[in-house]
Amino acid sequence: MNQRQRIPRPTAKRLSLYLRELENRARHQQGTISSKQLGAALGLTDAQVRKDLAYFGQFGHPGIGYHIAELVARLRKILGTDRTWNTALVGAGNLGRALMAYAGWRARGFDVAAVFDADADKIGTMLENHRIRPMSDLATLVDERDIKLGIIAVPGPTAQGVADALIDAGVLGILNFAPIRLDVHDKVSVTSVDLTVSLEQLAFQVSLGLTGEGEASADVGLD
Amino acid sequence: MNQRQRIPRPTAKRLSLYLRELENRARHQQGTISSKQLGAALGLTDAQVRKDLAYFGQFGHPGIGYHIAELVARLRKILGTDRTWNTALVGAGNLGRALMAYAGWRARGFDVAAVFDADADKIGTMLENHRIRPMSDLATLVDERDIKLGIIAVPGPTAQGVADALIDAGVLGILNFAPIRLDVHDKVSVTSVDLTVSLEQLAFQVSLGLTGEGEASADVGLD
DNA sequence: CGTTGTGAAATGATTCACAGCT
DNA sequence: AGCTGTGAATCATTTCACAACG
Repeated sequence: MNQRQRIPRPTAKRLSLYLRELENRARHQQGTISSKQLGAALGLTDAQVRKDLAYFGQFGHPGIGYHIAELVARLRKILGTDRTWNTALVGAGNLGRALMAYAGWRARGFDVAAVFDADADKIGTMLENHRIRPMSDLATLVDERDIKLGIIAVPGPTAQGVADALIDAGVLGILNFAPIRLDVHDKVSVTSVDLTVSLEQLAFQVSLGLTGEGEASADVGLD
Repeated sequence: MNQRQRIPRPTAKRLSLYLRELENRARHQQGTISSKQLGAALGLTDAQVRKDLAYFGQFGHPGIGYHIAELVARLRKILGTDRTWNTALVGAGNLGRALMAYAGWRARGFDVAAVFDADADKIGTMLENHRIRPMSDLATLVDERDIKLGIIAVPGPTAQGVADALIDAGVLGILNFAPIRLDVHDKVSVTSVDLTVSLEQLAFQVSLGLTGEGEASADVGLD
């Protein structure tokens, strides 16, 4: 089967996991991998891996498996990380600073192209190599620097306003760290990382003696 | 229906969202809420809300809805946040520091009771009100301070070792921020927050023009 | 023989729709 | 009338199992 088909949400999440595992193996120069091996590394069944990959075409080789370098390239293209995404970070507090320091950024196709904060005391000071800007500069910079994604690292009560401003400025997607559900029109994608939910999820599992893996993520999740 | 039944994973995630919304409304003194109102606030259907809550007993009132204060108390108990969970933070880098500064902690029933790092330069220095300890103190402190949860905020390559140490020391659950799948025996719960997955998820949605809400993370999930 | 891709079956989650309570 | 709790129906995802290929 080929192309335009609905991709199940769980499949979309696993694509990132496949890519990361494959990149690791590519570094240690392995040529091919079977769905069984890839699945085992990630705690998934071989059928699951094959079905996920098959949504995007047929690039396995019966009797052989998947060619790692080829699959990495395909997955990057599918995920959209074969190009660089310029992002705007809003919120230069503790979390914002931790995010700026995160090394994985550029390596994975993302670049923080501007940093904003509402706090007058922070405006003008530097965060890594960026001068912190006032929110009033948002629209101009999003335009000038071809910014496509916004990262919200502000307290809950101000997050919706920031989201509205980002969308007005023209971003296409938002990574939200504030513990609220963002209301956005459906041309814009939102992925949320909710620390509270993760913590309570863990407490719940432990209380329940529910043992075993929990899925979370920065699950990105929920909401 | 009552009690022991399997709780669907998505339901478990939504429990946290219900609790947060209800706590907000309790603050603004509302007495009762219907499944429709609660669902609308979170982007869910009324039936979904009712079904989720019904897994844990019948505490709604036909014709009236749910008594907010009562439901909050019930949810706290269900989630296990009606008590305080002592946690050990491992990793005092940027992320660890951001986590320490996170205000929601104590308010939601969690307390960082000790901080550890492998870096000799950091050991002995203070992070908020905690002296950073060497990993060799882990077992002793977990025992002494009744620590039940571990938070892993170290680079990927060292995370599995930290997880093993935490489990040896006796923690029951781990909140993992390292971008790897932790292998643990099934008496221990793991919830992962994976920034890479969240980012790529967003890029994927945007690329696809897939629009709409994404669920991420803290999805407890995926690990 | 090992391994893929994929229909068909099984399992899981959500939505519908309605009886019954207030 | 308004609203809950819940079986039944629908929809989504995973697992099975196997024909076809290298």
